[in-house]
Amino acid sequence: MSTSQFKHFAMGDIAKKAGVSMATVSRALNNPDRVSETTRKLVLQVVEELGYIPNRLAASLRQGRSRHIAIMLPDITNPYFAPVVRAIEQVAMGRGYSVILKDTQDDPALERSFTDMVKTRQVDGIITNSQRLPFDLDPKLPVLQQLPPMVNASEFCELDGIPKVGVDNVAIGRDATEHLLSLGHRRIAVITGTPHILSSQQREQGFRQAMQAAAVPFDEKMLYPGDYSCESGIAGVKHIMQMKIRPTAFFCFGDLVAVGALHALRELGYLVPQDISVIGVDGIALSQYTAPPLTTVAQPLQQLGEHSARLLIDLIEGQIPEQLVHILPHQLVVRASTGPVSVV
Amino acid sequence: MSTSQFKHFAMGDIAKKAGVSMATVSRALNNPDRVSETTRKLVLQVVEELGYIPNRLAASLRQGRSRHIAIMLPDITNPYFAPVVRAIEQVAMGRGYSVILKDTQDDPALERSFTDMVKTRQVDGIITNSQRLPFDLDPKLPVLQQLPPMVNASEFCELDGIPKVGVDNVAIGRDATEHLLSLGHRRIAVITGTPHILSSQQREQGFRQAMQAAAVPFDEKMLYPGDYSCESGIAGVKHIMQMKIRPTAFFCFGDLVAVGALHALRELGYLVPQDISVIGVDGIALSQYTAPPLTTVAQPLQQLGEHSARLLIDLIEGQIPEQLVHILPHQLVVRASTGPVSVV
DNA sequence: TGTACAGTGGAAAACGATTTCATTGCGGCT
DNA sequence: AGCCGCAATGAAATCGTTTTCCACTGTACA
Repeated sequence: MSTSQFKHFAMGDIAKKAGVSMATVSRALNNPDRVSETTRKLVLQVVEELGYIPNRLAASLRQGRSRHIAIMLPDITNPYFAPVVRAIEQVAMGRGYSVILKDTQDDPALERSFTDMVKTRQVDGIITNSQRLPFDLDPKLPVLQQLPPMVNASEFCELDGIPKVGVDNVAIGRDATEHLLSLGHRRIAVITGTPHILSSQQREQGFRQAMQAAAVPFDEKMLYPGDYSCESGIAGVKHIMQMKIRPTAFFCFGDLVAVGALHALRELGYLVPQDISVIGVDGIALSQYTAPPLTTVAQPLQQLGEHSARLLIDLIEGQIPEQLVHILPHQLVVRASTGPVSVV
Repeated sequence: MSTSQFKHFAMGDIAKKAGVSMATVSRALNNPDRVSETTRKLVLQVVEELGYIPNRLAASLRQGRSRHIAIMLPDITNPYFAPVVRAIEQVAMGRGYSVILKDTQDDPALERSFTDMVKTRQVDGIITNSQRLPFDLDPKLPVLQQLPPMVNASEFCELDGIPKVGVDNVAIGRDATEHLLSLGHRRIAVITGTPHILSSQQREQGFRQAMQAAAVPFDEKMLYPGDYSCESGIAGVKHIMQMKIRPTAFFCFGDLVAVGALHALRELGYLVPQDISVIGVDGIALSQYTAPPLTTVAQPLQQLGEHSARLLIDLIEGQIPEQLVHILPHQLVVRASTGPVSVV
C-alpha cells in the first residue's frame, strides 16, 4: 500500500452533492457550453468545495488515449538532445500532453519494448531518434496506415512516408567542408559519427561531394569511424595524428566529437587553429565555451523539438499536418577553432 | 481519430477462444502459478496466436496505479542531470515503471501543476530536484502521512521526514576549499550557485568553515552570486577580475560555472592554473575535457539516480526502505585546473 | 392546436482489465 | 464413508470516467 492518504471524491460524490447526474458533472467540467450557466456554476462550486480531483486514468481508459507521448533517444547524455527534449516537452505541455522519456542506448530490443507502449495504450504516440522502425510492416499496405502516430526526429529511417523532422545532413557535410576548403585546407581528416547511422553517412556524402567539386583528392586513411562520442574524437585524433602525412584540419561529425578532438590535439601539443583547424556539427550550447570556441554547423535544436512535438500531436489528434516532412535550416557558425591553413 | 489501425483483441476475446474465463486469462498472464500448467499453456498459445496485447490503462485504473513515476528538474540542459536521469530510468524500467520528465525551469507554478499528476493518478510518485514542497501540509499531522510517494534528489527541501538522496554539500564546500588552501591559495573567489538554493548555501557554508579553520580572512567582495549556469561563471570572473585586489583561485559551485570561468579567464588572457586556479563541483563528464581538465568535487551521479529511483519505488510499493535518507560520498578529483599559487 | 426543435439533463452502457467471492473436484486423512 | 483442505476456475463486481441515447421542457411556427 502506498503512503498517500488523500481523501478522494469520485465524480459520483460531486453529482450527488450538487443534485445532478455524473453526466452533467462531466459536461460542466469538460464541455462547459453543453450545460446551462447556473448548473455549471453549481457544479464548479461543489467541485471547489470538496476539492474534487478527477482521475485521469479513468478518463484515459474511456477515451482510449493517455495524453502521454514518448520520446526515444539513443543517449540522453549527449547535450545535443537537451534543448530538443525541452522544446518537445514545452509544446506537449501546451497541448495537454506529458512526455515519457526513454534512453535506448541504441539497443533495438529496448526500442521495441518501448514502442510497445503505444500498443498497450500507455502512450498516444512516439518521437524517435532512431532510424530503425520498431514495427513490423506489411509491405503490401501503405506505410502510414500501419503506423501508430510517430515522428522521426533528427535521425531518419530510410522508409518513405514516415513523418520526419530534421536537417539536411548532406548539405551540412558540404557546408562544413567548403568552409575548410575556403580556408585553404586540402588535407582534411574526418571523424565520423556512428557509421551505420544515416546522418553520419549523409554528412560523409556531403563531405565527399564538396571535396570532389573542389577537385581535392581524399585519402581514405584520413577517415576515422567514430560514434558521436567525445571519446571517439580523442581516439580519432590520436590515430590520425600518428600517421606520416598529417591533416591540417579535422571535420568532426558532432560537437562532442570535436570537444574530444580539441582535447586530444591539445594533449599532443598542437595549437588550434594555428596548427590545425577543427570544425564540428550540432551547435550544442557548450560549443561556444570550448578552447578555442568551436566552429560548427549549428542545427536549430529548439525548432527541431517544437516541430516534432507539433507534428506528432497533430497526427495523434487526427489534424492534418501542413506537411509530413520538415527539413529545417542549419547554419555555419564560425568561431575560433578554424583558421587559414598554415603555410609550412 | 488517430491514424493507428491495429486490430485489437480484448481479454474477453482470448477467454472465449480459449474456452476459459477472463479471470483465468488474467491469471495466466500475471500470476502464472495460480493456474494449472495446461490452462496456462492453452491461454498463452491463444494470446500468441491472436497477438493479444493487454491494455495497461485498464489495468492501471483497476489497480489504482499507473506504473509511471515522474521526475522534475530545474533545467534539463545542465549536463549534471543526464546521468542521474539515465540511472533513474534504468532502475525504473527494471522494476516495471516508466519515467515522465518535466523541466520546470525552477518555476513554482509549473512544479505544482506537475505534482498534480499524482493526485490525478497519472503517476505513482515523484522524484524532485526542487527544495520547494509542492504540497500544502497540515503542520499538525506527521509529514510522511501527508505526502504522496516522493523523494528529494540532489536538492533538498529543508523539511525533515522527507526521503532524500544527495551529497553532503557542506563537506563538498569544505573539501574544495581545503584543496585550494593546501596549494597555498589565500585569496579565493567564489562563484556560487543560485543563492536561494540550499545546495549553494551549504557549499558556501563549507567554504567559510574551511577558511575559518585555516584562519584565512575572506573578503566578501570575492563572492559572486551565480546561478549554476555557464554564463554566471563568465560574468563572475569578469566582475571579480576587474577589482584591484584579485584572487589567485576561483571556487565555482558547479562544473558548468567553472567551464564559463575557464572561458572568461582565457579571454582575459590568464593562464590556468599558472596564473589562477579553478575548481568546480559536480564531476560532469565534460569536466575531463575542458582546457585545462577541470579539478572538481565529483558527485556519484549514477548512484544518485539509482538510489532515488529505488527509494521512490520502494515507497510506492509499500516496501519499507532500509533508510529514508541517503547521503552518498563525493570525491575530490584533482586535474590540471588547480595548481600551487604563483609566487608573485 | 399540433409539430418541430433547441436546450437541458439523466440513466446506463461503455472502456478493459483485476479481484473478490463462490464453486467445483480431487486427494488425503480418519 | 465422510470430512477437510487445497488447487483450479468462473461469474460478477469494480475501478471512475465519458458518451450515447433518450426524455423532458418550453418556445416558435404553421
